[in-house]
Amino acid sequence: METEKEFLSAYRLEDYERPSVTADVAAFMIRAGEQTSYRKNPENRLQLLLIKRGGHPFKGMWALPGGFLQPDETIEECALRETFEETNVQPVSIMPVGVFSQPKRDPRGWIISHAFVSVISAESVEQAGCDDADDAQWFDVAFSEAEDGRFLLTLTYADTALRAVLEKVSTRFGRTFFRIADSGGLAFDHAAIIATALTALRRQAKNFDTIFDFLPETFTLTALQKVQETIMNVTVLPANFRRMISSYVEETDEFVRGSGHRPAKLYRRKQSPL
Amino acid sequence: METEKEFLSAYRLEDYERPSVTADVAAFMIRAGEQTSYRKNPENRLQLLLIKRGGHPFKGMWALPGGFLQPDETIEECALRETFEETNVQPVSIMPVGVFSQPKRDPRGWIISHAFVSVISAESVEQAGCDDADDAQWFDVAFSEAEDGRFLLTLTYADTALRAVLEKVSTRFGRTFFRIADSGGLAFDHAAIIATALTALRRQAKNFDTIFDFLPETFTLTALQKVQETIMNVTVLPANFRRMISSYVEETDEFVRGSGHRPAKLYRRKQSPL
DNA sequence: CAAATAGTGTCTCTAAGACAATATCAC
DNA sequence: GTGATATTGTCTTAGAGACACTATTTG
Repeated sequence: METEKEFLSAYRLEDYERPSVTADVAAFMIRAGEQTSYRKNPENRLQLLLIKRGGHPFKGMWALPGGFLQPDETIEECALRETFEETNVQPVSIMPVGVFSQPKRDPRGWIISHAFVSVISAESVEQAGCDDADDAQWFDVAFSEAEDGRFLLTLTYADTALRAVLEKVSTRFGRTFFRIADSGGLAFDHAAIIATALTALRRQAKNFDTIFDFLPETFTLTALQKVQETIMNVTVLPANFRRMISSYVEETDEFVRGSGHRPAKLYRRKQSPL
Repeated sequence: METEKEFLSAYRLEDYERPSVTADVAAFMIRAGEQTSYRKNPENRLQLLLIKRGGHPFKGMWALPGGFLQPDETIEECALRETFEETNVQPVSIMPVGVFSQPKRDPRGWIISHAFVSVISAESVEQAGCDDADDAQWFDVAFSEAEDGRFLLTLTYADTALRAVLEKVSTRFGRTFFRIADSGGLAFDHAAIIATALTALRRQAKNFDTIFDFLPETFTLTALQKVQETIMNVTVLPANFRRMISSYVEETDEFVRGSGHRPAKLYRRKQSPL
């Protein structure tokens, strides 16, 4: 009778064919726009980090940052590592949004991708000072449903505009994924990954779970509301937002001053919401 | 200048180390218990399919059905294939519940597991007639929080009882995963996978998404309510359940007869809930 | 004071939970 | 009729959305 030890020493995983495994990260940030008047608050834009591919395949096209899983790390650690390598920022939180394993999705061969959303505050990106590489840029994000039921994903940076068209496929369990009708110049199946990531991000923003990660330690309730509105692409009445968020935040003694209007109290996230 | 075609023909994925990739499936079913009186409705039990391992490692221990990803399929197709191979039933729906990629989780080597929940109706299992293999059994499931905040997972079949103890680790995005304190005789990290799968299943059952898959085409509302109560481990007042479910179901003309009490109308799932 | 945002109070409506009451069958 | 489940109606209450109103600052 063979013992477990004997079995393991004779076992060869190499006898089976194996795929390469990657983590790809949709890193989002919210960038404050220009101040149009001395007393008006700035508009916000949701931005996504893309990398210009320097090598084949899809050379010169834009893609999500990502890389191969290493033997000594979990897939989450891989996603965090890749994000850090590209932005110099350690994200507060990442969320898995799906596994993309279509056999022919990568021309290099059998590669399955684990997609993650990560959320980064504009403040930390500025501090890290990694906002100027030619091959890594933050793109403005627009994502909405067209009249024909298809979804339009538009990513813009300076005079570069990527327009992808996607078809929503609803599966069971309230899950949705997207089929690419037009990749809009994005590499691989990354248009579908981005759409899936955005959908997941929006669903999470509903219960105020991710919105804090876009902001510094302390923030005004209006800034927090703007974050949620930017992500969800909706507007809420301030009175109602304040009531809904009240159990998740706590006051500080600080105020924002010099803004041309009534100063806003700064809040911080409450650790135990209930 | 190298063309993309030239690049691809020279590219060798084999130069990088690659993991083996598996899909493991937590297949759930609801089994009707014994009828204690001619007029009382039977109790339900939530059951989970486990396979007794015939070879090393963890020889003789119980594990989730699963297997290696093949080059011509997606990870979802792999999960469906594995479920079908073990039960002879094609599940209506599967849901991914997580990727388990701890480097040392499998003694055979670098193997990352993609966990899925699948939901099967007792009716289809009986029809498939695959309910009698010695090495594949449906275990009764109990999963609840102890006083010390840890979670107790108990799987019982005849005189076999597996008792695992888990610690809940709450991560961001409302996600939770479990650390194994005592595997209770389950192979690999499958105790944690089962706990994660159960948590995901319960969350889905809240919005009536998966509960239909446990039942045949037509069903009584009481049966549907029992399914939800069995999964969620709660009780609801019938009047309130009927109101909540009403937009998801539609009446048929059929009734259940011969039950010793007022006959119940049969319903079927409505395709477009709104 | 004007412009702009910060912040509060309250009305309505919906949906969930509790509970009471009635309906209908097999025996 | 009795025991059991099926089914309907209504009361209460919590929470979301709408809206009106007050407060505070800078130029």
